[in-house]
Amino acid sequence: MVSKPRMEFPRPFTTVDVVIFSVIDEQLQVLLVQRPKGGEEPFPGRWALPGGFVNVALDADLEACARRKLREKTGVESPYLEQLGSWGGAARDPRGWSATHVYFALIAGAQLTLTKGANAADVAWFEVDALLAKPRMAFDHAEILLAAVERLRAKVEYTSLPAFLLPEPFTLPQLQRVYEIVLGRPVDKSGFRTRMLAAQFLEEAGAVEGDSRRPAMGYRLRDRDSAVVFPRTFSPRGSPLGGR
Amino acid sequence: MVSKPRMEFPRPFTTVDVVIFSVIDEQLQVLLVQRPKGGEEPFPGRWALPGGFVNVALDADLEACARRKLREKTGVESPYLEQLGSWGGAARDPRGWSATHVYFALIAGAQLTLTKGANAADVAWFEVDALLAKPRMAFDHAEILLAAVERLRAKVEYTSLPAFLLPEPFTLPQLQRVYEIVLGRPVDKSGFRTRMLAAQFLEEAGAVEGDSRRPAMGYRLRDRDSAVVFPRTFSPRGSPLGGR
DNA sequence: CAAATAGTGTCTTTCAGACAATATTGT
DNA sequence: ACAATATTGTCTGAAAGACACTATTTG
Repeated sequence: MVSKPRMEFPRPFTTVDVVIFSVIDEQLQVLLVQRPKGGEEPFPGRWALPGGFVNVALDADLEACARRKLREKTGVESPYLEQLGSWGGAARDPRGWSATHVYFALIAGAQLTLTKGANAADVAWFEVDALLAKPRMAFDHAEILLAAVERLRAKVEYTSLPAFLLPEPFTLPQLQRVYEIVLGRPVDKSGFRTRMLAAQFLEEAGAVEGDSRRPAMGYRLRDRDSAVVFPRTFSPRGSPLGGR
Repeated sequence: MVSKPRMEFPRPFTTVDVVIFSVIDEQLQVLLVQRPKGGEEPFPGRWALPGGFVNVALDADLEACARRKLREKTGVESPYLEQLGSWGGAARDPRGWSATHVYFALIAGAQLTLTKGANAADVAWFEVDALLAKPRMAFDHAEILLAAVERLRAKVEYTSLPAFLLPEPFTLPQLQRVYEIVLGRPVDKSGFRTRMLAAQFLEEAGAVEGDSRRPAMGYRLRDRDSAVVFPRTFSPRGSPLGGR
């Protein structure tokens, strides 16, 4: 008779990784961490998504763990954070059967100056499309990054996600620019404004400020905790399916 | 010097659960398993999602594990299977820090007769809305079920998912009925047909058969591995947002 | 031939996309 | 005033929703 049922079978190890996106220099970028070169660590010197083992003592749940990783690497406290999915199997980590829970985060470009908060040298931003073209990442992180980018681009077609990539307050032209950067194509000005304002997720940040000649109305998110879903996708005349 | 880096910290345990949906008796139902009553098992006698620990020896990866659980409980080999997300934390299982990877599956109503394939008495179908109204499930499975139902209902608005809930070949009126059952509201016949046929995911299963007075064209899925995404949601005139 | 359901057609409204016009500010 | 960009307006076409109509089969 045992006090607990037999729990002595081998357990996979559990990690959490975070795909942290931001728009810097007019490009969609991802934060990566370089793996230690010496020691017995797998993929020495390779770049990887920030993440690591769940700490049973520190982390109340998976999301808390993701927030901890994010805080440690960027100093950012309250980003947009969404679960992306999980990847697990015998082959993805040479140390054994592992499963990782992946989150993706959107943070504002301005906040990156804080990046050097905790660590520093081994952290860097990478332009997403360049990374995807020549994937040399640790573990199965290239696959995970691809899934994250696809999810992001898909959701940008019909949600307000890009608003989380800008520091507040932001103007509608700035927001439009972010949409165009992430989507990789121009967006009609008039339709864009109609859509954003109709969706009711913005509130005027009173004053205006200048990013160009004429100042524009500043806006702020009504709710920083969740994105808004539009009734239809952005879709240039020709494209048959929106692609969600 | 150790051959491997220190991996001796406490690991959470890893499980996989599957939310198996089907339409039976004109209702959306979900398959649950009753937890053993004796022994030291948590939640004795409660109903739970089928699932359990990842078997490092048997399961190549998470999806394989999910398919194994599904096969063991239903005998179904190739359902529609999609990852739903993961839930993990210190509090969800009395035995300790645990993380579960959840999949959701759609199987055709006719296949359920095979249900008694492997196990039997401790497995049963439950009408989804009744379950959600009075959740008495083990672990955090009520929360997980809710998430699964929300995901399903949301995707039914703009994908061909309901086709996986019918045995082939099926007719368009039958398919429409499934949409109506899952969505909980009537759908216009004309628009429905236009949409389904325009989406190109069906192929005529030659002959016809009868479910009512007049026989109808039978259809089969062109691709049983993935669902099709429609450009817009079903949306009755009034509703402002589709809700994805 | 009547009942019942499969399948088609038509009208209206909505709304995204395209593009043009106007407004506002710094220099 | 001019340049540059913010902001608004108009037109058009595509497609969804509503609803009526036709077709086909069984009993």
